[in-house]
Amino acid sequence: MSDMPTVSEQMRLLSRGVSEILPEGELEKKLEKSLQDGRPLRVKEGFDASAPDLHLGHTVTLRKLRQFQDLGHTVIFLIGDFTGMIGDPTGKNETRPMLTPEEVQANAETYRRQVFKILDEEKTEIRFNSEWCASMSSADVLRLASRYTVARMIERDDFQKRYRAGTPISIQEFLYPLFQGYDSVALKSDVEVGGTDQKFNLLVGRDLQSQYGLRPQTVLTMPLLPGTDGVEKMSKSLGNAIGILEAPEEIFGKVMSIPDELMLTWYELVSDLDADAMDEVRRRLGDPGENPARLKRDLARNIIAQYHGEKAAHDAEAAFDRIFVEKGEPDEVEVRTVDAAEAVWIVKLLNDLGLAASRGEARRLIQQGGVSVDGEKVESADLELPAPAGRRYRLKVGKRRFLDVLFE
RNA sequence: GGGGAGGUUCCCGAGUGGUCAAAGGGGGCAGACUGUAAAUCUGUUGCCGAAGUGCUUCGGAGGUUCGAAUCCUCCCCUCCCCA
Repeated sequence: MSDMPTVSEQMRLLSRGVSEILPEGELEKKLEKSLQDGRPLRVKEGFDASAPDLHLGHTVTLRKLRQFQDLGHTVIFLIGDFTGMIGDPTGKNETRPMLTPEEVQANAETYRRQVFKILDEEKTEIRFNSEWCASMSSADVLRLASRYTVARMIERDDFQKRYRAGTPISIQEFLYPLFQGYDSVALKSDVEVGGTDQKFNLLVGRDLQSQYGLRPQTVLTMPLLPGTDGVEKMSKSLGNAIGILEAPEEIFGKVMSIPDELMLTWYELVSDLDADAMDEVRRRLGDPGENPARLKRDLARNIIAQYHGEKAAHDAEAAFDRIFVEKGEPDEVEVRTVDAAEAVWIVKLLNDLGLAASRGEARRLIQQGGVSVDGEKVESADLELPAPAGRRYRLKVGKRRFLDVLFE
């Protein structure tokens, strides 16, 4: 590991953007030791097997892991397939349903296909915690459970909130942090990275490691990325997430839809700008003569370029302009075929094509002026479209849902 | 085990016999505006070819009543206090 940068260089990079390093100063010592012994640190992060689509929220910690790798350390990408069967209560304020083994497997595969957009495959171990959890006996579980007290468990912020609010907390949820902590024992991790909402769980890992006679891991937490709503933490189930594999045009639009106040935070957490470029962004954000939309466009392009390339980023922006600024139409519109007939009733058609959840909704959309056929606004819900074989229409619902229907 | 409070539409939350498909807020959707799918404003938000003395929805199953989210019985679930 002679090519490893010096400890202070490493620290400078690693501490950038972090929320907390616990305990303070410990990471530096570990880096020193690692450099001396020529042994890379084992840096772990656990991932929820129940929501396997990587979104921008995940990239915040993943980029940090990537930095560790770039410095020569080893990353353990841990998939909580066993703990996924318990369901992490963190931030959920409710008990989650258990996943079936099949679901867990499928989800794990989905992860594999995505993480290496960010992580270096060479320096990554992918592990599943069922490796050690599934074979634990009841006695093992009891032993584990005896290591932690209820009082300490309900110190955890969200348990406390739920407890106060009178929402249920199941015993199995208490088990979750213990199992997750045990992962650190099994993996002998030196460092664990996670979002600030994971702080408690990460610290449990630390405690358990020392109870099992290991050197406790250093905990490094990253700020949580707010979702597109600007309020809640980004999460797929809240519908405020941007998946990294989503279509570039989707990403562009979703980024444009974040509240303006969120821009700086997003720039900091998910753009790949260096320190100088960030200073420039801050300056422009504070400049009253600067149109915020421009900065948001830059951000959107930056994000897309990271996962889909520069060209996709520019194309996505062009598509956005065509549809929203010029109120035009996209290049490509999905075509759906429908059985030809003498005529089709517009309301039924919208409903059948899934553009409206019910005929009532279709009527509403029409009444509100949200539906057009071949560029012409539909004025009446009684409209009957001639539908001979070969006839084709372009439907538009709302600002951005386009669909071509072809009768045959 | 004893006592108390509750379970309402996507979410929160009002509603204690008809005027309830159910207030209000949030969210969603649509429209206007905009160098943003920001902000703001307006509308809309169970289903049915819109129409009706229509159908389904207030934890579940029964019952009372001309009529039930509202009353009764049993069951399931949650929270609080006591043990």
